[in-house]
Amino acid sequence: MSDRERKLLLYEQFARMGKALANPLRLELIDVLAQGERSVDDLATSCGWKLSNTSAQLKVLQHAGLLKTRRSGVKIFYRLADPSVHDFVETLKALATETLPDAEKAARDYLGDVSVLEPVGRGELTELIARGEVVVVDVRPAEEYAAGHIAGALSIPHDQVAARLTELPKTSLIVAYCRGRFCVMAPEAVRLLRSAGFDARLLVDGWPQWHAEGLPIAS
Amino acid sequence: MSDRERKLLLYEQFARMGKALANPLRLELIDVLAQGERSVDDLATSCGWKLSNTSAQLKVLQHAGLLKTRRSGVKIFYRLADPSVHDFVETLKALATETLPDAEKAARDYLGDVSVLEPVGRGELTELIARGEVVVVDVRPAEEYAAGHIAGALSIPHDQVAARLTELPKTSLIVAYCRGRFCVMAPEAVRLLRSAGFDARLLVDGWPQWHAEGLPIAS
DNA sequence: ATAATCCTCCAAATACTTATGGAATATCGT
DNA sequence: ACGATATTCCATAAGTATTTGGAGGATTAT
Repeated sequence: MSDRERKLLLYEQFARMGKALANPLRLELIDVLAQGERSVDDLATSCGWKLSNTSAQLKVLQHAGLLKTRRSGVKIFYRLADPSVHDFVETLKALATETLPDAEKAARDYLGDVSVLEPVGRGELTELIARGEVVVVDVRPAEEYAAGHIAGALSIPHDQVAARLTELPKTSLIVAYCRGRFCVMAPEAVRLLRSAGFDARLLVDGWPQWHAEGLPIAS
Repeated sequence: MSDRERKLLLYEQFARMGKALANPLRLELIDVLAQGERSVDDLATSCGWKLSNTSAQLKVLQHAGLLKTRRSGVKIFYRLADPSVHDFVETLKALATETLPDAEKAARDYLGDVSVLEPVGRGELTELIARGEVVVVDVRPAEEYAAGHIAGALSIPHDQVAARLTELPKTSLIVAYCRGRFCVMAPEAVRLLRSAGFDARLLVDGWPQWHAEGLPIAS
C-alpha cells in the first residue's frame, strides 16, 4: 500500500468522527448522556424520536467510540465513553455559534438573551453555598437529578416550576441550573421566577461542567 | 414556532459544523491551510484532488464559517477563519485516535512508531536553539516554508532530503518538523537521516502549534 | 415453557453527498 | 475588446444517510 493510500485511510477515519457529529439527534443524545447513563427508550422518549431511529443513532455513536453500554436485566444503558466526549461536543457547539451567524441566531431564538439573567460562575456559587446565601435549583428532569446533582440542590423539573413556587424563598437568592450552555430549561425557569418576584439567577454552564471540575456533588 | 422546533433548528446548525468535518478531503484542506493561506489550484495540486471538487469542498468549509477568502488578481486565497479552527480539528483527530481503534491503527500504519524518534518539546527546542546546539529543518513544501517557519530553520522539502544530505552537519543535533502530529513528512525525514548516520530527532507537533504559542518565527 | 419487556436488525423509500467533466464567469495585461 | 488564467457553477451518476414500521433476539418473571 502506498503512503498516499495510507494517508487517505487515516483521514477517512478522522472523517468518521466528524460524521458521528453530523446529525442533530446524535448531538442531542450526547447532551442528554452527559447528564448520566440512560436506557434506549428512555432516551427516545426524552428526545422525542422513534425508538428504532434512536437505537440506530446510538449505534453510530458507539461505533465511533463515543459511547459505551452496560446491560442491566432487560435494559441497556448507554453512557459517554469518556468525559472528553462532552467537552469536545461543547467546543463544537461553541465554535458553531461563533463562526456561523445562522447558528448564533438559532441559539438566540431558542435561549433568548441569557446575559440579563446575571449568570453566576462556579466559583461564585461555591462561595454563596458556603455562606448559606443561596438556594440552588436543579430544573432538569427527575431522572437526571437522581443520576447526580450539585450538593444541596433542590429538584424542581422545569415543567413544574410554575406549580411549585411556594417551595421557594422570596428572601434569598435562587440559582437555577440545567444541562449546559445551550439548554433552555434554566433560562426559562429564571425568567419565570423573576416575573413572579423572586431574586433568581442562572448558573454558568450546567451539571456536566460542575461535575467535571470536581465540585461538591450528591446522588 | 414551538420551543421544540427552535431546539431542532439549533441542533441542525450544530450538526452543520459536524458535517463540515465529515469528509477526508475537507480535513486535509484544513491541515494544509493551517500552514498558511493558499490558492485553490495550489490546494488541489498539493492534496491531489480535482480542481472542481477542491473548490466545492472549500465552499462547504467557507459556508460553515471555517474559512475566509482574499482575492489577489486572478487568484483567490483561502485561509482559516481563526486559529481555533485548527485547534478544534487537532482535538477531533486526537479524539478519533483515542476512541476509534481503527483510527489508531491507521495512524500507526501511516506514521510508524514516532516515539523512537525522541520527540523534542517546544520548550526544549527553544533552549537548544538559544544555545546554538541544533540545526532545525523544515521539511514541508517550499510554499509553506515561505509563508512562515520557525526562526532560523532550514528549508529542505521532504522529497529532497535524501539528495541534500551534504548540507547537514554530522556533528550537531538535527530537529525536523512538518505540518503537525499526523503529518508523515518529518518522521520520514528523521528516519532517513538516522539511517544515514545523523543525530536526528522530531519536533513535537508542527508549525501551527509553534506559531500559535507565539514562539520565534520568520517569513 | 410462556409471556412480557426492551432492544436491535432489516427492507424500503426518500433525501443528501461526493466526484467528475465541461460550461460559465471573473480578473488581468495587452 | 481579447486572450489567458483562475475559479465557480451545473448536470449527472454513483454512493451514503435518515427514517419508518415491523420482524427477530435477549432477558426476566411467572
